[in-house]
Amino acid sequence: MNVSHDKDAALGAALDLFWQQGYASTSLKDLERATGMHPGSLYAAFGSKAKLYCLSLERYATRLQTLRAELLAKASSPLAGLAAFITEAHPLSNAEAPLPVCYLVKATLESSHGNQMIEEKIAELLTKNDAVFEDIFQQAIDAGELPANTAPHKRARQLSADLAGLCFYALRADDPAVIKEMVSDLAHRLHH
Amino acid sequence: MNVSHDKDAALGAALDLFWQQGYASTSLKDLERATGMHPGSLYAAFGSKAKLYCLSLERYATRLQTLRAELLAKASSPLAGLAAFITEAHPLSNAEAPLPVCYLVKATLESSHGNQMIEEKIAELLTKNDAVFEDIFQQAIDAGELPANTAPHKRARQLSADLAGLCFYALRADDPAVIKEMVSDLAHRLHH
DNA sequence: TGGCGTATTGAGCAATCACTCAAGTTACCC
DNA sequence: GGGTAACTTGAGTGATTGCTCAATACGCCA
Repeated sequence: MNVSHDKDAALGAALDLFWQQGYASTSLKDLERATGMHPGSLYAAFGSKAKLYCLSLERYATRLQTLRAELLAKASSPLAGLAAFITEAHPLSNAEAPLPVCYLVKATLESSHGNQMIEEKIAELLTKNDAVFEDIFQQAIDAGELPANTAPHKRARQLSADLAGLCFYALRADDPAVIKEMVSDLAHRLHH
Repeated sequence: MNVSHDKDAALGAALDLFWQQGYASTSLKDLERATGMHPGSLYAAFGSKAKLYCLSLERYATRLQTLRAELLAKASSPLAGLAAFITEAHPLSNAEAPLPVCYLVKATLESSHGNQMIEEKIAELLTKNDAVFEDIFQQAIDAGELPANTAPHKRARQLSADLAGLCFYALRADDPAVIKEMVSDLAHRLHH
């Protein structure tokens, strides 16, 4: 009795598992259970555990970027779009997904995976993300939302760190209202 | 040829290893190499890998608290002491130790260790840390350094998140000057 | 020096790890 | 229905995991 598998759904399930448990403490047995695929199929489809992880990181980053682009297009200004992104970017996976970039933050801090491919992939995605932030801040300057002497690079860097801090706090806080308040504070801080 | 072991030095070596590699991807073979102890001795001294990890967390938190108390005692005011703590709390282990609470942040974000004892220990240490921050902010209010309507609890929470964000950024940034600047910015923000 | 209790040793345990591949099943075209 | 290419299967690979314990070495007092 064979089961035909949906590679995309399996990747989504893997993302959720890696998100919850981290890379090192997610075993192939776990992945088999979550994806419904047997080891052979998993390796035929994805190559290795590390490649599957990289794919999940990439898929997350892509979804994040898509959502960000949508919200920016809808928004009345660059900073308004960025604020919407920060406050509304929750449902990016099936798992509890507290905040944007949260998956990447966890991946970064899970420590030297001992795997160069993974570390390069994470660095690449984060760098790309910072560049997008910087671009948005530049647009805000051009639109007169921020003073002309604002350093967009520095602002992007700070936002990246602030989001990571929020992600950290969200993971340990019991009260979702607290997180909501912190997220809202951060969104307001965008306008200086 | 037996070797008599220094439990304290071994704990320090374990701390550095766990810090660099994380809990899940540090094996007992790694710990044997780093501490110079054989498995039997390790278990006689520490009980288990998880207990050793908890001990390392506790030791880190204790050192952090000691350093903080020293800097506060030397400082001219509560906020000045806090600023000194943020900018000078680097050399807390033999390993590269970019920032205060960094080890705890990494431990938190390494994801559900699947071990209740570890998660409770981390939560306990972070809660204790937040309480100390809150206490310092309260002292700053009492001393007139901050307006009377400041919410020390909220400020403590924000500082905790900010430090975590910095810790995250420090781990991916290549340029130490950038981190220094961000640390200095955070220290200045303390005064509102 | 002999004897005793504590500390140290490291081979080895069962379990699990990431991963492979020969055998079996299916889908599809003629 | 027969042939074939592609996919699925899961038992099994050797390596590694966290951990144990009988055997050995040691410090110390008589």
